[in-house]
Amino acid sequence: MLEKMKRTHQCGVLTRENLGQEITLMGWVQTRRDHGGLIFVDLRDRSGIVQVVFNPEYNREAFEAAKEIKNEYVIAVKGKVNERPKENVNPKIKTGEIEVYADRLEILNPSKTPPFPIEDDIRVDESLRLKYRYLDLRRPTMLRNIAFRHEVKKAIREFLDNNGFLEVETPMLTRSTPEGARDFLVPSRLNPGTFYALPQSPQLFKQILMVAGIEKYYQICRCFRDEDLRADRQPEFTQLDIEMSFVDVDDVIALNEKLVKHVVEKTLGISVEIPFKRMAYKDAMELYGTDKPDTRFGLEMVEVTDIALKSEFKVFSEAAKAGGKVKGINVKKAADLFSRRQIDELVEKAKEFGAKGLAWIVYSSEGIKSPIAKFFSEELLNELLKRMNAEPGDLLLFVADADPKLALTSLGQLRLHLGKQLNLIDEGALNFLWVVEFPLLEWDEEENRYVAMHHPFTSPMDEDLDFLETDPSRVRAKAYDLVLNGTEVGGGSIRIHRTDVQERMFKVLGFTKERAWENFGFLLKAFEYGTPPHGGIAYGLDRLVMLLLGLNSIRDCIAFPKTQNAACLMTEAPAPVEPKQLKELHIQINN
RNA sequence: GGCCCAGUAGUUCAGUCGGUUUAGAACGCCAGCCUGUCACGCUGGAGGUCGAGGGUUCGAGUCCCUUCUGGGUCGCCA
Repeated sequence: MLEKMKRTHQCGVLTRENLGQEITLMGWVQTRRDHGGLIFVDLRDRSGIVQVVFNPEYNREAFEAAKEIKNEYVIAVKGKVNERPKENVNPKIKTGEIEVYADRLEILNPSKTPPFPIEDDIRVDESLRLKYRYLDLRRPTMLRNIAFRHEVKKAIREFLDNNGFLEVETPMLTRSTPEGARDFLVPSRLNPGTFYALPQSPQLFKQILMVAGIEKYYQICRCFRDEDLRADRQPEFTQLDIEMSFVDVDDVIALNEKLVKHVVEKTLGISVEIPFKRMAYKDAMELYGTDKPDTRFGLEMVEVTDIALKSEFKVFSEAAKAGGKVKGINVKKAADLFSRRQIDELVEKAKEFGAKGLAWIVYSSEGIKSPIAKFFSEELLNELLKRMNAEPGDLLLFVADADPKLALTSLGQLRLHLGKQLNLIDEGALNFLWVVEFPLLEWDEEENRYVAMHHPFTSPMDEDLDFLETDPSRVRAKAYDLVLNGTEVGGGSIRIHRTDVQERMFKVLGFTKERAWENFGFLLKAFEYGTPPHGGIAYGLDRLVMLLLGLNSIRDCIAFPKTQNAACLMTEAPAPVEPKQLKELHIQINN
C-alpha cells in the first residue's frame, strides 16, 4: 500500500525558485495533451495552472495512469520541478518557465465532461452557467470576482474596526412594516395566521442599537426585497449597514469618504481623492435628469423654458405655460454624426424614455436645419443658440413636457444613451459623488398622500422644519446618496430623534398615532428612553463590488445569484413543498 | 403588468423566398495513431423532441397564434 499523498504546493505559484524540489500537487485537470509516448497535463487549482509531464522514461507507472485522466478529473501528482528547455517556455502562463515531472499519479475523483469549457472568455448562455454554477465558479475570472469581494469585505471590516465600530447581527425573522418594498414573508408555525418578514434592511434595529448605546455599529448583512430584478438588483442582496450616534451629515459623509478611499486603495490599489463632490438633488435633476448622475461625461441639460415660452412652437410654449419644463442638450460636434434617420432613432429612444417627443436643431456650417426653427424669430433663435452654447457643427436636442419631472428624466435618460452611443464614458474612471438635500417627501398619486422619499425616520433639514405642515414638498431631508459612475451605491440619512418631530412626520404621512404605534411601536417606545442624535448609511455591497470590478451585472460577483424570475437554476428554488409542511404552517394554496 | 431581444447537436452558431435527398459547421465527446505540446497534430465515428402546444399549407426549423425559459428595460425598488 502506497502512503497517502499530502499536498505540499499550489500549482499557480511555482517558479524557478522551486527547481529541483520534490512536490505534491492536487487539483483539477485543465487539459491533457496526449502525444502517445508523452502526456502533458495542465493542472489547475485556485492559484493557477502548471504543466505536468508524464514520461514513460521518467516513470512508466505514472505515465500509464495518466492515460486514464480527462478534463476536470481531480488528481494528486507527486513529482519534481524542472526547468523547461528554453524553446519550450510558455510565456502565456505564470508558471511557464517550469514544469513538473510526474513520478506518481492518483485519481482522487473522476469527472463527467463539463457542459461548457472551464475557461475565461467563453460565450455560453448564462442560464447554463447558473445551472452548473460550481463549474462556472471554477473559471479564473469568476474566482477572481469572488476573491475580490472577499477583499472588499476584509478592507471594510479592517477600516471600521480601526475606527471603533462594532459588528452586531440583527434578526432575519422580523416584522413586516408598511412603506417601502414588498416584503418576503415567512409564516409562523407557532403562531397561526401570523408572519415574519425578512428584513429589507436592518434599519429599525440599527436605530435601536443607537438607543442601546452601541454608538458605532456596522453589519455586512443580507437583505431581501420582493421586487422585480435588474442587472444591478437581486431579491436578496448584501448591504454594508452603518449607524453612528452624536453625528450630523458632515460626520457621516467624512467617515464614509475615508472608508471608501481605504477600500478602493486596498483592493484596487487606486488612490482616491477625498472629499467627494457634493450635488444638491435639485441640481442633479436639473442638470442630469436623475438623482444618480453619471458625471464621467458632460452633456449637461440646459434650462430653456423661458425662451420656449416666447416661441410660436406650441409644444414648447404650452408645456412652459402649463408649469412644465423645456430642457436642451448640446451634443457637441455631432451635427455630422447623425443622419436624419439616426436623429429619428433618437426621437424614438426619447419616447421610450417617456418623452412626448424630441425636438432637434442641426447647426451645421451651412446653417440651421430644424423642423422647429420656423417657430422662432431670428432673435429668439439666436438667444436659444447662445443659451445652448451652440457653435456650428453642434446638434441640439430638446424635450418639453407639462410635467417638469418627466421632461427632466426623459432627457436625462437620453443623455445617458448618448453618452454610451458616442462612447463619451471613460470606463476606467471612478466618479464618486454625494447627492444631498433630497426632498423629505414625495407626493404619491396612487395613495393620494405624501410618502417618505427615504424612510419615515429621516430628519428634515433644520431650516425647512417650519414648512413640514404648510409646504411639505419644499422640505429637504438630511439625506445623502453616494453615487459611483451613475449608480447609487449607498444612501442614508440623519434620523429623527425627537418624539415631537417624529409625530409631526407621521402626521404628514397620513399615519394616525394609533397606526404609527401599531407598526413602529417598538421603535417609538425605545425612543422614549434617551435617544442620541444618530444617522448612518447603507451600501449595496454587490453593486459596489460590481462597479469596482467593472462588471455589467451584479450576478457576476454573487456566488449563487437568481434569475430574472427570482429562481435559482442550480437548486431549482423556489419549489413546491409537501402538503404536510403547509398544514403545519396553517397555509392553504389558492389556485 | 408593459415593451424589446434570444431559444436548432454537449457548447457556440449557420440554415436564403416555405420545398434538393438523411437539418450543416466549428469546438467538445468517443475510438485509433503520435516523445515537446501548451488552441497539440492526423484518421475515423457517434451525437438533433429545431424550447413546448396549436394553427395555416400539398409541404413548416422557416409563416401566424398561444405558452415556457433566459436576458435587457419601463413600471416597481421607503
